[in-house]
Amino acid sequence: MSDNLFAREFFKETVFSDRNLMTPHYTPPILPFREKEIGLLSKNLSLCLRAQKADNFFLYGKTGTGKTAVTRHVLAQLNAFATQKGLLAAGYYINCRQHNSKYQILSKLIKEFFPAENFMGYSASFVYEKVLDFAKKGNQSIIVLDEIDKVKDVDELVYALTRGNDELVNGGLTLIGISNNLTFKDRLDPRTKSSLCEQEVVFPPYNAAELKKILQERTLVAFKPLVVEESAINLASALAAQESGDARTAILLLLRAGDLAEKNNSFKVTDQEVLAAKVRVEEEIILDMISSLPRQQQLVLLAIAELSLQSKGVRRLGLEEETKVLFSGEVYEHYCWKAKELKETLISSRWFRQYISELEMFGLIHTTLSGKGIRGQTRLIKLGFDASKIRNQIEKQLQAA
DNA sequence: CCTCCACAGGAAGCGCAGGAGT
DNA sequence: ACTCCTGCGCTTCCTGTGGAGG
Repeated sequence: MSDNLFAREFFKETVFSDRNLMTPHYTPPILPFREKEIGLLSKNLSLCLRAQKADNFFLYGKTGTGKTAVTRHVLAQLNAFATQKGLLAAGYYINCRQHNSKYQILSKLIKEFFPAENFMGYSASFVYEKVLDFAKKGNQSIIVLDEIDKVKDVDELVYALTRGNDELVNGGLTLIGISNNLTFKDRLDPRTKSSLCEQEVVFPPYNAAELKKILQERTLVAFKPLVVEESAINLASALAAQESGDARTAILLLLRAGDLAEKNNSFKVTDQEVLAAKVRVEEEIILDMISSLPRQQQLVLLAIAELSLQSKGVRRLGLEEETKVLFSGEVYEHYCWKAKELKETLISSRWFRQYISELEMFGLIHTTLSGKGIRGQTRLIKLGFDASKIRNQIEKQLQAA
């Protein structure tokens, strides 16, 4: 065998028949337990195929409940059918995380509408007119705005698009907004709300039985036969169901479990791999979260981690294993000292408290108000995760900057 | 009982960066 | 290119809370 760098990896035995099918980019052809939602959407959108404007839809539900998958699926079917029959209807998918303003979304649209032309640097009103021009030719366009809560000027965007509709004699624009933020709707202007939410679909979380079915079907196509044990699927779906009912994390759990099985050369995915994968996935999320924190907040967390480690040194003599409880004031002092040492600017104690409560919201620390006992009214702070891991991660971050 | 301590967390305001309007 | 506006991170100031101590 050659000793090319990739030879070993290339010929290595794998547990997957197609690993790509376990990644979030993949939209499965069949979406179990979403027949009702698919039916609602397709029934409504079929109006577009008969050259009529359909109702605007607003879809919401937590991440990994199939909102995006369902919409993409319906859109793909509609586009295929329209092309085949030569109908002037098409769906366009836009992720608003990448295109997060009215102008950006409209320019993205005209690039899709007129792929041959180049529209660099045109004014907002020109772009808007161009969108209407396309509709005036009789086109029925379905515009999917995924993560619509990320758009800065949603009210203006929705207003522009729906009002444009009123001016059109033929052709039309149908909006489908997708959001996982449940409070988003309340932030909208009442007029925007009524025009965007002509129909609403709520995507409920999956329960354990549903997740199990989803995982079973996915492993059938993505894994080699007999690799994944039945009980491993049960465990993964139970874990994901109690966590969030999120299909994405359930699938990610199995993907990582598969990776681990390969790494350990066991080529079997059992409960053990799934449990190990859960720890790893959680760790990934936490370390990721830490690295996205602002610098000063990282310092605050570092101070907590260092203090917890110090106290552990003392307590190692005793039998106590759990992390020590820290006082808010004590942590602030250590933070100031640490920040001075690193020649960082200091934040006020008020903002420090703000950071503390944010860290708690992220689940990185736990705090309780000291009702009884020590120092009157203060917050008792406890680290949520392994102190040395957190410390290492932050120190790596600080050095990188 | 009152006062002090050590903090929690709300309200207002300040400086700044970046986008919109002209 | 210019000012104007707005949102954001943060400070300053303030009121509230509950145990400790005189």
